[in-house]
Amino acid sequence: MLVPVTLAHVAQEAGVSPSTVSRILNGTANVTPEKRARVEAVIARLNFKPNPQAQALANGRSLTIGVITPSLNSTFYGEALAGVEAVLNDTPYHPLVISGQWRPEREQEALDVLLLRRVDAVILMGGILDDAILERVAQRVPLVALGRDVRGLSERCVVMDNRLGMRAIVHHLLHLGHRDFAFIGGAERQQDAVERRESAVATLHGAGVTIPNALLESGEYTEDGGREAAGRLLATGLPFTALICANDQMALGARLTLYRHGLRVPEDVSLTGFDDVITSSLMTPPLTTVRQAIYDMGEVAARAALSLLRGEGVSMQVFTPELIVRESTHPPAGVRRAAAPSEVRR
Amino acid sequence: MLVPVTLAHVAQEAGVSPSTVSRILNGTANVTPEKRARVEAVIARLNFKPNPQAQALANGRSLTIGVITPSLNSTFYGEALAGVEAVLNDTPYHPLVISGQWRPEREQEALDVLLLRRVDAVILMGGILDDAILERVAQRVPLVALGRDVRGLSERCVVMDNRLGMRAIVHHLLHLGHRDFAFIGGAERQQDAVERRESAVATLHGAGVTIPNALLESGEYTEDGGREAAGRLLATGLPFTALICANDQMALGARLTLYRHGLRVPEDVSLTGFDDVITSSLMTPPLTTVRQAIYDMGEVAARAALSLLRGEGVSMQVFTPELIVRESTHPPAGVRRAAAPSEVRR
DNA sequence: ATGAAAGCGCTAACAC
DNA sequence: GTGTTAGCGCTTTCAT
Repeated sequence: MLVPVTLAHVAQEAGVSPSTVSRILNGTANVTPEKRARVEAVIARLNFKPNPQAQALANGRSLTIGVITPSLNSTFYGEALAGVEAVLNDTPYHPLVISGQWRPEREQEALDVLLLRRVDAVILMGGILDDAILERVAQRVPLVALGRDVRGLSERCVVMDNRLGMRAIVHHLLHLGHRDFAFIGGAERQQDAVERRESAVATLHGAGVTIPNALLESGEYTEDGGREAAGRLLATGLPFTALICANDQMALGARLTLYRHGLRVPEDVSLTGFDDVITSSLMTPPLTTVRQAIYDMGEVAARAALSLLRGEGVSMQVFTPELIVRESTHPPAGVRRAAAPSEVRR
Repeated sequence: MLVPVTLAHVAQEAGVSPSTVSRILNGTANVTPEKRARVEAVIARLNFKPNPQAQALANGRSLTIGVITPSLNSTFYGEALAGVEAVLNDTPYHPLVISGQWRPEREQEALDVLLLRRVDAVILMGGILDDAILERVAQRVPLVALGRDVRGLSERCVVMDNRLGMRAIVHHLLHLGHRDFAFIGGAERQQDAVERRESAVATLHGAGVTIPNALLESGEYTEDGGREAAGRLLATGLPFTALICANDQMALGARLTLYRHGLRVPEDVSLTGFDDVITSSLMTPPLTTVRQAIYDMGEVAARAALSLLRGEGVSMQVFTPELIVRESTHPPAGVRRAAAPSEVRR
């Protein structure tokens, strides 16, 4: 394998023309069984593998699927990536992953690189690039989005119902008897952050509860974002017995701030997250949250990309969130807990 | 950009031959300033970008660096990946990431794919592939390893001094007054797991302390691994005031088990980790651990790969671990804490 | 200094 | 069915 064996070698060795070998490789045409056997024997003996770059140049497909993830070191998107990889593993395709860092320029660059490298399809996770741009890209290359709904491309989007999930959380807390809420949302340039906040506020409103503006905080979808936002909430001096965070990472950060202020979870404050990343079940106490089947969403996105590639259609996938009740939520002090309907405990 | 513009277009438009354009692109030879200017203008106007696949086919370099990571959804290796990506960002190279899942066959496959795709260099993170295999691969393509020391390839390995780090942890605990230890190590097929365990045992031994065999547990380097191992430790009924874990993820899992058993950290049990992943500073209580500058290691690995690519040499990089004392460690009950020398608190 | 021409390894349209 | 012949888009001798 020091001098890589080429298709031409195989052809010569088997006494056939290069095209025949190519045909056998691609199943492009019928070949006499005996010739096929002969060629396949040589391929096996020489351990020949076609050069993907040459194939790409010749037939325009690179066997590569571009993936844009907001961040390579994110538990959440890491799971999705793993799902994508698992699906592509059974195919000749490989993912080419680039991170966008939640910055439009970086995302644009990532997209440019992927197109330049002639990826056969693109999977976009999250991100904040304009819908209009994406729509344009989608005309050049099969595109599927994960975790965001692109206007005009809805049937290519793998999303979860954020509103439904947040509603479940809020109902759970209301059921426990909470009336004094605080909320930490994500940066509102991201669609899901908006949806989660709106849903929380609306659901509470429906129950006759209003969150004071000062207790409606937001920040980056990160541990630090949550930590800092929680600090600002406590600084207001306003009372609350339940703190709703727009994702688990923020909840993790907020939990540290509560700890620093000597507030116990759940005795003093009930805390909730969103996503159910792996660490959430390991927090002390384990976090009540809403599960996004993010690994599965990655798988679905990859399958959708493959379908588009084959020219088949795909249909929108909306994942239903699942409320996961753990120990970070309790009735507020002085309230006896009433069993909530249809909740899952793990 | 619908019909991609090629080098030939540029040549024609500028009234020169393709070779001239190529030369300008690669700085391969001298070209009259005026011609160069003319061509560059056309390149800019047409927004021409050379097709990487064609370049790869023609000159044998793919501008791609293969990265094998044990897992795409790992906080630890995710950080390293981010470091690699950050460095490559300023170069024409791009990472092609494949995960090995801690399984030799998968790693081997990943390696095969990368070589087939003609990556210009390979960065191997962790992994359990035989040193012999890697040595062979290293003859075909520039290879650098991260987080493991490959026999015969030491100068291409970016590692941290595991023994030193573990020694710091143990000394810290000894200093606090602990005498009754338990230990949870990683799977010993991994080098660093062996080093960390040996160092812990040896350092304790040096202080006249022995861990009973039953309190010397091990498991996968994961949250679940730590959770389960801690369960087995507690099941022995043997007393211990300090629990040393071979990495942060295990410590996180162990922490949950302690919580479940009603044991407080650090009042009842002091707990330590290794790596200082992001979540460790957010645990309740924040975890005492040893910092691996894993992001930096990723950067260094990427730079080393680039150096090898240019035919320059590289030299071994050993990172020095840094003890990070947080709130998960305390003197054991009844012992007054003595200030430990040279420790960092954050 | 620059153009012509021959590949890089493969695929595909075209003959036979 | 199968071989011949052009490319795919770029690089790189080899001339001039």
